[in-house]
Amino acid sequence: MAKEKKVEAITDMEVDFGQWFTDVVTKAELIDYSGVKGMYILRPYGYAIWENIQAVLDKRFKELGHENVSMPMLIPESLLQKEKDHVEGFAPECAWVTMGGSEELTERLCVRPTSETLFCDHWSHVVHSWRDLPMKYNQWCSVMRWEKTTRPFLRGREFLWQEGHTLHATAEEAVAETKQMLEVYAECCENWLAMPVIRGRKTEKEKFAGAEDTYTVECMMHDRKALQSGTSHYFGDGFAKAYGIAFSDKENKLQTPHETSWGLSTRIIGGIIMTHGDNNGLVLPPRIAPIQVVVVPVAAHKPGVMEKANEVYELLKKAGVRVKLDDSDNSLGWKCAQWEMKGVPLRLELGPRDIENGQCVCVRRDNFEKVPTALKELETAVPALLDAVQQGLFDKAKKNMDENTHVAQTLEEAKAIQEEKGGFIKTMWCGSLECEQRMKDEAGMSSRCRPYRQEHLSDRCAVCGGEAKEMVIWGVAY
RNA sequence: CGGGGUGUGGCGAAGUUUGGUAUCGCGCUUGGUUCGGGACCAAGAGGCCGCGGGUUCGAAUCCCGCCACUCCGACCA
Repeated sequence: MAKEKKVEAITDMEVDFGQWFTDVVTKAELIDYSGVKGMYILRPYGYAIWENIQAVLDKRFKELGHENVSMPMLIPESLLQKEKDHVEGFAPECAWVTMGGSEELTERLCVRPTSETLFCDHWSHVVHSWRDLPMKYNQWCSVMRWEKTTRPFLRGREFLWQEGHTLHATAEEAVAETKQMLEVYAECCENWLAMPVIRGRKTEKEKFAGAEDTYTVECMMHDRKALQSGTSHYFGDGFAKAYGIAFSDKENKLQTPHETSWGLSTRIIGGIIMTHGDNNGLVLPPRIAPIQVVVVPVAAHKPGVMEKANEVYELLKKAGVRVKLDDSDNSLGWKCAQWEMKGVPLRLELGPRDIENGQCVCVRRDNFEKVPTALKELETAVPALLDAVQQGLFDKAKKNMDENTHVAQTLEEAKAIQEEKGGFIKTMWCGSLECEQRMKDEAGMSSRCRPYRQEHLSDRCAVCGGEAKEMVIWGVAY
């Protein structure tokens, strides 16, 4: 057929991965551009994905004893500057408010790039006794970082996230919190977003400004690049000291508490797209898909079809499935392409022939398998199919990550693998910044993490040949 | 921040070299026929030509400045 495609075509990811991504986010109606560079409009369908992720995390945070709060959006410059490493890390990308109405402010105000300083300042006022600890706070908000290169979801100047901040009496407790929250992110990625992760710690070079230790979950995208999908920091007592937070312990001795923070942003939606998407568009994991099932009536004008479609819709809705009935007058082909583009995990086709046979045809978005299903069994069959799609997506992503993770014994080998295949490269490392920098300069890869799951590949650092301390995973990152 | 590309109804483009008041396809609206993988007929609506200056009788078109998007690189808690 020489006819133009009616649902807007997207670029194949093999042709141009970046363009494919941009096509998907705009044409699946997740994002629209605004008038300001790097600031994006999250459209209803995109925001609904975020709301579903929020629901999962918010519930988990609260189960673990965290409380939601709301901090101001603006930070006085003097407050930001109290912790030296932190301000050095963030100052270059802060946006500043200098005017109030038509008058210049006496002190300029930073639009929060993150809120450690605000939480610390607040705690310095309200924490006095060991009885006040731990403080386990979280806030859902947006933050601003004046990035030079921007991309929808992956790097915006303003983005939505949650930032958890906690304060503990002891270092042990704070470290445990840091690790626990990383695990919450890992489980969210794996169980809800069908994204396999590598859990680990950042190197000294890659850790958060002002942190003593940064933990991360790293995912592999379809183009074999890495995406840091969630991060959790242990601050020690550095911030607490800088901001004058202290408490009296049980022996009435003045102590400095220990702090953590952890965050996950809408960037994860970019991760979902680049992990599961294909050349037909978006593919959403059923557990967070705003629409899990779309009912598409076939030959809807024929007697009984719409009635049956409505029945099925109501049935599934009652069964707790997020279902949509496409009662538009678009052609069947258009509808199929459209819902595939929008990544709906399961399409349920229902036509006169089906009704005659007491069945419908379920089509899986992950592998396009057509599954004839008896209408009587829908209530149980649909949730089972959704689970199968969820598992199918996870397995496919896991396979991609495993097949594209390689071992290198030398820098030359690492460089060759990176150039030929890309992906994650595991090597031994001596722990020096020099070797890490050389890997970056010569092989173009940054350290993604020092995984929890260590393997002993050899006794020698792949870069300098010196004594190896641990295994590092390297990769090209977003 | 450096290099390349782009900006014209909702989307995609033609028109810019040679200045004369905007064209096409899709989408949209209405009516009708269709409908098991991207339908068809007919009649309509819709445009500050990215923004701001300048040149000119006249600017989408020429000149200056700016902005945004996009790709590559640098940077990126």
